[in-house]
Amino acid sequence: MAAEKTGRSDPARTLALLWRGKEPPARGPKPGLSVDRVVAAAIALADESGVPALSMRKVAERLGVGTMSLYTYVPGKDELLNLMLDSVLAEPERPADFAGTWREALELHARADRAVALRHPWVVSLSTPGLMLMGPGETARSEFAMKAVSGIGLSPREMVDVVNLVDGYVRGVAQINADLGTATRDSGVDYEEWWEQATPMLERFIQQSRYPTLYGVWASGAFEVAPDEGFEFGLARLLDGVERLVDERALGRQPE
Amino acid sequence: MAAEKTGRSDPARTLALLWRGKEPPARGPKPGLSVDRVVAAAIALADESGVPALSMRKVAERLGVGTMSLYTYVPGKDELLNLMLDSVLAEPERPADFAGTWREALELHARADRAVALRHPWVVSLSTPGLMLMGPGETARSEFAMKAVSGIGLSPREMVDVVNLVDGYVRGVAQINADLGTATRDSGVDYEEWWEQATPMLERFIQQSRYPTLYGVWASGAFEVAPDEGFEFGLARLLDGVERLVDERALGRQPE
DNA sequence: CTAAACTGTGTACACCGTACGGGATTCCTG
DNA sequence: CAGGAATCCCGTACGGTGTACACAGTTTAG
Repeated sequence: MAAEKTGRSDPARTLALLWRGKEPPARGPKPGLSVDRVVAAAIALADESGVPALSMRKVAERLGVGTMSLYTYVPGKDELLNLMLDSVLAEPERPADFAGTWREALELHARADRAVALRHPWVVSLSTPGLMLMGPGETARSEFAMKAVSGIGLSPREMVDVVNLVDGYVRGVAQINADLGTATRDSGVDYEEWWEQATPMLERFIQQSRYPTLYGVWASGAFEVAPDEGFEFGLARLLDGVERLVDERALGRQPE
Repeated sequence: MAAEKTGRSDPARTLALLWRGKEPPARGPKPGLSVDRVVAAAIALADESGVPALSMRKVAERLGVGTMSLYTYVPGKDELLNLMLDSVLAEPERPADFAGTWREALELHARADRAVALRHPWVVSLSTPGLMLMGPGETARSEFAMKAVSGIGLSPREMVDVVNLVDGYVRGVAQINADLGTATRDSGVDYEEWWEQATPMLERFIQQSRYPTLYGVWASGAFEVAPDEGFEFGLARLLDGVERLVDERALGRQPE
């Protein structure tokens, strides 16, 4: 399971932190660390052992520093998680002068997010940033996506909805995929071993008679493929649907 | 933020628990509780205060019982979270004799999951059940969805992918929506108050010059609507895309 | 030189999940 | 009916967590 909190109290403080909008202090000793170093250490730790194993003490230990020193740079664990999230969201490159069609741009956007989710499986278990936590990473994402769907006849409202459609899909399937990975990891049994142990139980409960369709699909082996392959398929269908809307708008008609 | 673990070690044990596949004990005192009562109490607690505030001690207290008594019915917190998830997934009714088109069936399926996510915002912060944790709720969901897309010319593999497309979308947007709600709640400030505090900061960092498209959409007010309205829009586009595939298959052609 | 601002951190507290062991209760067997 | 076995209930305890707080050390402004 996975569920932590995000978005602590003070919005202004969190935003300032996300944008590193704090001028260096005039007086006092030179800081031995930085927000970025703390965030980077936390990300590395999460990549290695997952978010549940991430603790302030471990981050501090990795940086060779007392636990409480972290609180000089970060107000608390929740804020740190936000910073980690926005940081990895900024990883993929989204060229400002992208020249392709709206569809190609949305594909790039979707694949960029997916790459992040594959590289850092823990991102899907964190809250989405959204408006409330708009850091540089999330803002760059949004700008690119909005530009992709602008100037093709959609209303601002429809632009937002289309982007949410793509973002939601990517996020959802990434979570579905990621859980399978983490589940096998922290249960200590690998996929094949689990399958061996579980099959008799599944056969017992999911009888052919009560769930005929599901059983048929299962028996066909369609569940056994790597779930990753379905991503491009779903994205293509989804963009087909958007394309229909765009075509209709181009002809000056309303959808439906 | 939100991230807990799911899927503890013993698969057979977890499956047996999900399906309540344990005959009542022959000897020993009458159980004062039941798995269902424990799960119900935990769900009520999560609905009220969110998953992060859910602890074994609180669940026990609500049931008027010692903390460790819970472990008679549930092996641990992870398993409890799994049980909670499968339990709420089973809430919406999915008629076995549904008579509509594949599209209507998928809409029902999607809206059922969405209703669960709105009623229990914490579900999106838990891992997806998937194959590894197929309880009665997840199985019923899958059976209905698979039946919806069966017999319309799709391969088993495509059926799985289409269902994953819908499930992924619903899950993704639900998470995007839910986080906004929980963020406002546990930050202690409501949406309007937050907006007031954050706007100057946002104006400062997200300048019109650096993010022109995003800024334009923002200035249009398209972000300020209830995010819920976008759900049906996205679902319609998505199903349009699936429809195109189905139509092409009905004509005996390959897509693309 | 003094004072203010800042960094670094050790200690302490409340809370968490749960291993362990023991007492109470009930049924099956003889 | 006796006794053992199975099962329940749960108090205690341990190692872990996030972080409030007090205080020491460092740097610079005035």
